[in-house]
Amino acid sequence: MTSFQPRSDFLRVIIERGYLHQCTDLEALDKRLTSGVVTAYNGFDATGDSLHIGHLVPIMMLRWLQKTGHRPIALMGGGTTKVGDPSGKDETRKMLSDADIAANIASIKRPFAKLVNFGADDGKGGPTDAFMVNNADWLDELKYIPFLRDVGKHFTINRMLTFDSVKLRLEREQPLTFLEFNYMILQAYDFVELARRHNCSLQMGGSDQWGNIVSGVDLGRRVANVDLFGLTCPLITTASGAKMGKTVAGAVWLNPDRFSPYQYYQFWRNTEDADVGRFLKLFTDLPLAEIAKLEALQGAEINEAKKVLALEATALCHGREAADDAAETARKTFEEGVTGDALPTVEIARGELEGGIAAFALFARAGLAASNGEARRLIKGGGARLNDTAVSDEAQKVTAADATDGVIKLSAGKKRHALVKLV
RNA sequence: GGAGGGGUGGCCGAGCGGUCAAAGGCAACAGACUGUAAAUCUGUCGACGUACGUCUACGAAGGUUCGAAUCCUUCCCCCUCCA
Repeated sequence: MTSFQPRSDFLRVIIERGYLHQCTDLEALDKRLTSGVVTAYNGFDATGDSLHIGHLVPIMMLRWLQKTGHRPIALMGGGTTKVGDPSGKDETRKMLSDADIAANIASIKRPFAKLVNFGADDGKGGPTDAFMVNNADWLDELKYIPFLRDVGKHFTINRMLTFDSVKLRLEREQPLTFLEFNYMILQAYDFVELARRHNCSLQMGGSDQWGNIVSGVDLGRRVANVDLFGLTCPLITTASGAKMGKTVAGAVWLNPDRFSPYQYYQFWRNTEDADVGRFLKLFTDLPLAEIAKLEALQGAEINEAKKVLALEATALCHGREAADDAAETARKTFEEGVTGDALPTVEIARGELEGGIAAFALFARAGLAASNGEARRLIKGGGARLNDTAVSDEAQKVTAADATDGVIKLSAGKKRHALVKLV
């Protein structure tokens, strides 16, 4: 695959930027891409109300697809969500109602729409307008016996057992339910359905989806006599081998109400040195030549590259204005030691501060500690600061006199800051 | 349906009547060193109270006991083997 020289813009970009892991037929896909608009899709789970940065690579692939003149579809797994994924080992995940799923999809779409240009939902917009579809639209209607007869007959257990997802589970002697076993069939069917409805001919996804994607390609040839393509991206981990996207606050969400643009900016700003170049290629639109320059920076200078990464990645997801704002706040906070206004903020009534609030309680209120006890430990450990002065006594009273212009700055460690605003 | 083995803190995993808020590891947070990096070292890591302490927690509900994560009963769930 490395020796292959694509003629299509899409594949060239995908390969150069490190999104390509495997493809069912690179040369044929390349040909298809150079002979007209190709419709491609990526599936997303609709169990939550926000996607997180783990979904960002697939979204970026859809973005590039669109930028290079093709049409992206975001497939929301509303139908499969309703079945409930049985792999969680404790309680079976709660079943979501249609209303919940619809709300989730609407919420997910907001940041998504910043990255990919959506047209009308009915797919009747411009030729490369993206649109979202919900697989509940067809999975809900399926009738078991006809489905088995028309689709099920094309799957042999023999072959299904050879897929990694299945094989690994069996080898480890972990249970695999019949339901999970059917996921690949449903996903294969989704692909064929999209091919029929929207002339979709390419499915993309994470490398763990390879088996399911290939099944869809096969099924398309058998039941619809169409040539479909599959393409996967590698699982992105940090240079130290960790899965991406875990922080104090949990996952790095794409929705700003879950994870503010400033926090998002900070997440990227704190990227490990070794990841900067790779992430610039994957998570920004910057030209490769520019990235090469940034990547070449040595020592502390690499921080400049991280700032660019953070700014550009934030701009893609939250808009240029929010990104500039976040960058400015970060600059003030970390370089000038002044207070930036995009820091996380809590409001407290002036009257409440009259008698003073114990420092530990205030840290907990501001969200810098999960409990009073944690706040106390933070202070005891010397990690807490009030207006940039270390707090030595956990019970120290904080009053309105500590505010400058009605604002008190709290810090937990060097990187986490919050503002208390008097109202 | 029969026989056996399990369910412990965010995860993995020890404990098997008191000394258990529960070893050890991972993850996480803070400190030191740095560059808002990595690695390393140190500390912290259920809630509430300044603290001796109180409460909640070892699948669920009962019980035995001065005392239970540990014993008994019932129930739920998982695994292995047999039918």
